[in-house]
Amino acid sequence: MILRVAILTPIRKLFDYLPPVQNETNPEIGARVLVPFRTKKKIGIIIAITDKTDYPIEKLKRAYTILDPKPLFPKALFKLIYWASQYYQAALGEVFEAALPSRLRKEPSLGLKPKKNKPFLEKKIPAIQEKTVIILNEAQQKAVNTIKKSIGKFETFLLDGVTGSGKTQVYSEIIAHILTLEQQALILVPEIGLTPQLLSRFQKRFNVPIVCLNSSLTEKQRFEAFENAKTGAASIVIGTRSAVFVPLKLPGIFICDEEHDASFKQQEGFRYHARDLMIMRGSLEHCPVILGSATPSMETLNNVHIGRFQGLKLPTRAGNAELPALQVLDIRHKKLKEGLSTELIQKIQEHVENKGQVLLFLNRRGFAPVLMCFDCGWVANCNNCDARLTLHLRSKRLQCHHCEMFIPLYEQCPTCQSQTLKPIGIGTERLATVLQALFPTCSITRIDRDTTSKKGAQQEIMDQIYKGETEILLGTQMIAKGHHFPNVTLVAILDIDHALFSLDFRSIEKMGQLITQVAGRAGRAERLGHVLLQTCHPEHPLLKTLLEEGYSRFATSLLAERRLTNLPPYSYQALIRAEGNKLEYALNFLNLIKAEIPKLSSDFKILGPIAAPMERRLGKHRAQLLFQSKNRSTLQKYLQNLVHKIETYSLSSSIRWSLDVDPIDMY
DNA sequence: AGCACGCCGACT
DNA sequence: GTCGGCGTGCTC
Repeated sequence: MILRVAILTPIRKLFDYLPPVQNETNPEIGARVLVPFRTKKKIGIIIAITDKTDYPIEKLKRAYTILDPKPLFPKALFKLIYWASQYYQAALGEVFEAALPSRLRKEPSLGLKPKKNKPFLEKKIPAIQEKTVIILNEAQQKAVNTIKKSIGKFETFLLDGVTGSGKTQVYSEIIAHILTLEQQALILVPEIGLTPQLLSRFQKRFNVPIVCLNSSLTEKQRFEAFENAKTGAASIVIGTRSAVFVPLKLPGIFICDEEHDASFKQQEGFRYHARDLMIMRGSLEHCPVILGSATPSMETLNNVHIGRFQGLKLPTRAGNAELPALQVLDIRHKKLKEGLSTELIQKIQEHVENKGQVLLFLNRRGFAPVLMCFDCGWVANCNNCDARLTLHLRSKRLQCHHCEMFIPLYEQCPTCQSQTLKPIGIGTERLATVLQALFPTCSITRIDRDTTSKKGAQQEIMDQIYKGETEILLGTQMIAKGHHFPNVTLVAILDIDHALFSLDFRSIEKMGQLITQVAGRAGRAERLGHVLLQTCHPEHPLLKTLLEEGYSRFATSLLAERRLTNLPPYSYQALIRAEGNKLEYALNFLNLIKAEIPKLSSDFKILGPIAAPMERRLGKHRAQLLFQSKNRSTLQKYLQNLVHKIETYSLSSSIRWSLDVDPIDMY
């Protein structure tokens, strides 16, 4: 008997082992096994049990122990993991690693092992108890009815509802139905900040066990959540990206909330898109999938247009709330006071006086993005990256936002010793200082990575806002994501112009989503909201469409542009990145690939290689090569061939490379 | 990805 | 004479 094992490592190979000697646990496909791997002990998953091997039999090593009596993942999920490794050209072991809670990725410590595996929660899906009844509007009811008809079979829905339209109520209604069938619901959310909100809404309505999987959990809690989902003890599972792999005993519905959000895409290591995997999972598990968003991605909108997904619209806000009016503040020829126009300052004053909350959006943290010497022109740069150092005044540091590097703030210019170091540009830290000076009696709250990094800090700040203790709040995109701020009556958006002219074709899509999402934070209760957007380009056609006709028309124009230029979603892309000690090495490697591997068809395009937009990062020189095809399977075949060639001919001496299928960031 | 092996520069 | 730099290649 020979065990074929996927080791939890990014090596794209399977390794064969002899079964353990003391056969107390029968090996099963899908169970973990502890094996000797070079000099270390490693955990792997049994992929096959055979009697032959391509490896010299006498050199086979013997596995130490079978760690699980039964497969860890249900069959459909096992299939999903396998599919993901094929689609993303990732090592199977690496995909398993992403799917397992950290406790199951490590060798079990011998002391703790012999605990009786008592159920963490009652091992039965509890009967639903609805504590409150919700009255739906017509559009919500229609959406619910349509989705209900698909229960028990695979179909993907786009729940396209304007901000504040009550998408959660639709989810809730569907989940109520799923619970009566004694099935489970899995909900993906973009980030941790949103789980408490959703959790409390579900807890208010349902008296069933709910588990949350987010990064603030301890190892043990994660493991317990995993087990409770797997045994069916938990009826509702809410989680971030990696929760797409949580095993479920009886899945009934899959929901991806804020499906356009880029945080569903893993950006390093095994680069997968949780939303896309969730759709595949729905198909494998024969369940409907709901994608919810007020600002759907171009990919999803296109899938609705071609009939692959069914679109459901919630065109109005729930309750009496009205959508806010968007207004442009043309700041050409205007004197700005630290980035704020006189009109904006006046508006803030008005809203504060009328006891409304004001929210300012500025997508740049720190005090200033540049520190420059006015005498000699010296600028603070990162030693490892082609990037400026951002000034953080409170911590008295210069910090690189692309690597971990930071240095203490200089007292004087390091080249000419002059005292004239000046911060250039405005980040959230500076904006907070400016606002405090302008409105000395107001309480001002800043929300960005720097003010929320401590555990529980984010929740604390949010509570403060809900209680109305804050009059002016400002922050980065963290404030754009799904939060409900009922007292906000004025939203101001600062400094988005750079997105209008970015080389990355996706940045305008992101800009539209961000503006719409931020604007949606205004006037969500009975008070009408106002949204002001400071720009130097009020005539930009796409910006105009967005502001005057809304996201949906904006998306239509953007899709038309993408179609003309053959960009996604009208083509499929993959990006290979290479990094080495010199740019030349990385470019050579990519040129070799380009020359070695035949193009498969005429619609297949290879663009590059070129230096990465940020050529140097973390001390390495980076280059990239882009593949684009109208046909997904053409691209797939090409990539398979490519990875195979790189691996077998070791084209990659002294080069680190990675492949990103369906990339969304081209950095 | 690790990690050992191996072949060339500055130290006791 | 050795310690250690990181380039190269293997892991059943």
